Amino acid sequence: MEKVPFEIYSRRRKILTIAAQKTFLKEGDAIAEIYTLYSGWAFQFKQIPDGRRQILSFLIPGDAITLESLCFPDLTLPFSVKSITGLFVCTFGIRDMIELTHRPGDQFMRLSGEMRDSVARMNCRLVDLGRRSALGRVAQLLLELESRLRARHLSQNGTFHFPVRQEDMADALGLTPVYVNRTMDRLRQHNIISFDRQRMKILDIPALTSVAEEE
Amino acid sequence: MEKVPFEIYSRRRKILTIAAQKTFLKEGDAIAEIYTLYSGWAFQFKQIPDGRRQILSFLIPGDAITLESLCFPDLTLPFSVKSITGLFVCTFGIRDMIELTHRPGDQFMRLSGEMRDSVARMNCRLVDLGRRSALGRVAQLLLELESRLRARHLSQNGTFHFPVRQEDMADALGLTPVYVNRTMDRLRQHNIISFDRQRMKILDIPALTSVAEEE
DNA sequence: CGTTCTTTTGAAACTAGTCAAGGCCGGTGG
DNA sequence: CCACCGGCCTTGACTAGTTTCAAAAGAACG
Repeated sequence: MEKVPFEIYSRRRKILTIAAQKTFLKEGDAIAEIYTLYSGWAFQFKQIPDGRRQILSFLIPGDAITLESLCFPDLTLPFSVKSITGLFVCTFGIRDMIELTHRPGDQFMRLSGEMRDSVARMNCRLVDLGRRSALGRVAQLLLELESRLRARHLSQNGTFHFPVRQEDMADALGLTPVYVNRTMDRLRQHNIISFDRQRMKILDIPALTSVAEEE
Repeated sequence: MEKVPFEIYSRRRKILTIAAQKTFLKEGDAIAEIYTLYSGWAFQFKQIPDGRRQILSFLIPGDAITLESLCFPDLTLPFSVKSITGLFVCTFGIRDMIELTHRPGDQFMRLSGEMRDSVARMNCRLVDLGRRSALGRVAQLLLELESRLRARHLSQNGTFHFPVRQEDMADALGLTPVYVNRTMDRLRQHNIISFDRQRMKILDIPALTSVAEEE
């Protein structure tokens, strides 16, 4: 778990417990507080009236859930958020947070760094969805998650807890669950990854990387 | 053309003239100045080593070209920028701009509003690429552009100058040029749009909207 | 006016989607 | 302890949307 500086820690408001598979923030909700993911997995998504949905980003422990809203004060959330596993979520008052982060200093730099990464990841995802095949998209997603998890010491040489269902991957990658399955199977056949239940293991990172780049 | 407040106007550094079809900013470039599009069309894009490319966003007169870099001070640009038509581009010193926009006030609100819109559009584009058919994507793009142009008085009841090539649309929508052509043709057959050269006309906005939402 | 770039059209090939059924596991209750 | 149930993963056969390749027809440019 990431070290939380005292300055922020002292302003923490409360910790929420959220059950698995709950949409606990809905697009259009007024946001009075900033949410941060303390433990568990979740995702941001948008729903199209007819039922289709697109996952915008997966959230792992240590991620800010409503990061962008912080920087661009808005009254309403531009996406919904759903838990995958059970969660612990911390909330902070939005005023405190803005004051703290909109003046130069460590917090400002840390936050703007995270914003930058988040926007950069969005750009990459646009490239994935627009210009990569199913194989490439799956590979990119696995690599992105592995690298983010590793940065938080939640992946030990390519092995990590992975509670994301194939249906969720499909909604993130713009594919159908069935095809995600076939694609993952293809990677497994080639001994590039292995997985069972919620245990994901990347066996051959270089191979996965070259699949990710070339497909 | 949008009215430029004196406060910003007085700090303008210089105006650049850029020829059509020039990649005048490259991913990885160090950015010492803020670029704003004064006239003409351009787009932000990312290039994959093997030649494929993905357009992230089209830029129309009045748009900030390097908006996100302003808010997340970074040394390098995360995408390239290419002109479609000839351009006039204004540049400002990045220091001036940050000072001006990072303290509360009109400029701050205006800028964070634009940032918010830009991120919101990125989210929508992810939904488009992930979950919509070719027809839906084309419709969404045309509607988005018409609405942005209208906000700047560059569209008169659905008619506007449209210098974007079908190949560019393809790279923005994650399709092939050939299929963009067929798709646009389909919209034309149904008398929803008409276009000739660089003149685009949306004949039936409600119809286009329903195509955009349902496909 | 020839050259080049963009749009348009046709036919064949392929990637990914759809529909449907079976298998595996974890949980629950008898 | 075992049978049943519900989720999720897996597999198969078929379909559809999109790509690819190729070539022709229109505009734009010098």
